[in-house]
Amino acid sequence: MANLRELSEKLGLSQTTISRALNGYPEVSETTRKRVIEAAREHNYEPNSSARRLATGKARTIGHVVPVAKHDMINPHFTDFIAGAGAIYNRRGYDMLISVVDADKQAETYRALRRNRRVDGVIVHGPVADDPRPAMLRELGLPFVVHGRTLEDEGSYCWVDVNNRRAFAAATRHLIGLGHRRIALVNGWEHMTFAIRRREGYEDALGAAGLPVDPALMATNEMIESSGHAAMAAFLAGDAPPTAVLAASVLSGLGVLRAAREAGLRPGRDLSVIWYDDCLSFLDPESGGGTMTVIRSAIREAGEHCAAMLIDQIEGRSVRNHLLLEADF
Amino acid sequence: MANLRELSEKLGLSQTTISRALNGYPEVSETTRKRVIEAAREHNYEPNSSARRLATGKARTIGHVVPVAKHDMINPHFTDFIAGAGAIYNRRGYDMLISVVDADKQAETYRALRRNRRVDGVIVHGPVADDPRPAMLRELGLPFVVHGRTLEDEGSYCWVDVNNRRAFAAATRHLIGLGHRRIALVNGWEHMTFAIRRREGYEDALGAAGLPVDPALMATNEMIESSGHAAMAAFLAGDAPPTAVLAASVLSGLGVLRAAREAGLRPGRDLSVIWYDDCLSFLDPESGGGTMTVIRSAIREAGEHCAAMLIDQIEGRSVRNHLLLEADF
DNA sequence: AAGCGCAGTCAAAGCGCTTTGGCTTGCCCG
DNA sequence: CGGGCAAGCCAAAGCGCTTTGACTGCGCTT
Repeated sequence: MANLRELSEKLGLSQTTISRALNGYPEVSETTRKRVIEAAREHNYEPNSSARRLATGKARTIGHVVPVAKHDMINPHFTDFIAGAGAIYNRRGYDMLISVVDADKQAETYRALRRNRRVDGVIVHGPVADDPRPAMLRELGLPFVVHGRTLEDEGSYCWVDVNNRRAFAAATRHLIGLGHRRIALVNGWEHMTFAIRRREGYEDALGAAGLPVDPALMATNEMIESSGHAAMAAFLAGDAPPTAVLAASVLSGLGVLRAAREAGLRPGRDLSVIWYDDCLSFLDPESGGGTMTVIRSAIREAGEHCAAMLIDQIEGRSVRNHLLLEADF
Repeated sequence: MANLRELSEKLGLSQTTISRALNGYPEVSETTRKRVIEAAREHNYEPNSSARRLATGKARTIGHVVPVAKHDMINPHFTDFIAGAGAIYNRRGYDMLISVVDADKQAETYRALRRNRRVDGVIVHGPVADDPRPAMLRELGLPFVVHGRTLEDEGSYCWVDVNNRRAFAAATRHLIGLGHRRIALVNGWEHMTFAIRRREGYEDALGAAGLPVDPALMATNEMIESSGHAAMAAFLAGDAPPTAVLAASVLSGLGVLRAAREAGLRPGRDLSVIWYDDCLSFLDPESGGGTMTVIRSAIREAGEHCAAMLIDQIEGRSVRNHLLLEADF
């Protein structure tokens, strides 16, 4: 609870020396350093973070701007991502600042974070097709890492993404290999780039096998249980229902299963289901009854990578500037 | 991007006047104020937050310490809570600082937050039976609001909780009213106070109806799908399986349904299920197939209340110091 | 013996804001 | 016409840290 001045008086040393001793500068003798560290602990001293920030000009804080539409949800994957990123911040002495804002106030929020220097950098969540944020942040001079990536321009900034296209192509090929010819895709919103890439992968594989891409077998919606249910119900009401389904998340996958069961289908026998599981830690792959295949990707790890890359960048020792993770299949 | 000094030079006014004009103090004339505000916008001026914090001694930041065991999860409800709290912070000009820490480092984290004055107050998540945190925080002099409450001592600090006991008693009574005599409880971990209170409610209702409390019909575990599944599977393997189940969350409820179906039971006919739904926004009550009753409580609202109460307390205009929300049934 | 470099320390100048305590005006009232 | 009182503005003193630049001994070289 003491401050630097009090501690310096108590020790009969200048504030300079104490500051240097505590921050590991080489100009202080080891005996003095020991003495200082000891006294600091004893008097419960810890530098006031605002004062330090002001003096150094570094915020030692990373911002996460989380857009939320009025009664909309925050993506449940967010929790896992945060857990991963948070662990890294902790280890490297950074704080995590989260701004939950209306989707249309995002730009203003970034600008404000920059103007009042509250953060040293930001993580960009949920990139969409024509995302203005990378350009904007570059212009603001605010370091950032994108979780995912935009469609164009991906060489020009830092990102961490999963190879969604390849994962969905592989899953589709797998289903084709099992003899399926009518394979449905229950996708997330297709303004999100990850969803676009998943669809591309799906279409790639269909095309390569000479199968048609049938819009009647493709749904795009929020990745929640009820969307999966609605999509599957619609497929089943059509005149040529699918024999296999590729779902973009565990949650929509669960909805698909529910609709299938309601229609009297036995998943695993009458219907093949593959879903993409971001390792939602509260749902395990058995949730569907163990009847379906799963693509897995560790979102927590993605959070760790994003955090580490951003800090490296901020501290000026960046090595790689993007990372493409492969999903397990 | 300008700072106060530059702006004052540009305007030919003292820094004092500008600061006062911008912060709404009455000592400046309205014409000057207008001029200042205009110039501030024009030059993109926003006070440096570290400098302001240092000068005022207020952090304008609320901390959330989120414990995570090694490969453990963050409770999915957390996302919704954060969304609610975040909205309030935003509106009232506060920042949200999240520390993801090992469960056993919590105390140290609170102390550090206090020592270096990074936050004005904290939200305490997931109180357990003999929770040391309220006493500790009081001792540290760090304002706090508990989401939930401890078992003892609840008059002595601020909290926001749901009336879990009453909700579970009501649900149990409802099942008894339907003629059920063997009612199982699939609870969360019973070192958490919310789980303890739920069990109490369940036991209250059984007792009032003269029914025995049978340990063979009670499970306690993490509230995830697989736990619900395991619990139900165990019940069904016993010699007198339940005819009704009360599940502490949507997720465990889903697991219960899966196990029931695997055993050939038809939920809604052979088995009644009620689950407690914290309005997880990515799972709607239909998820189980619409065959079960639901208790609902809006966790996002709880987040809003916690945030608002904490800020009121920090700013010294507290009115109520706790809030017991009722769940919808 | 003078000069030099080096290790160890310090005083003081910021960092950019808020806030205290004056200091001018101009106006009203006795 | 002078004293009092707001209204409006300002200079300067912090807030608690980091960092620059300078200073002191001391042991070594030349």
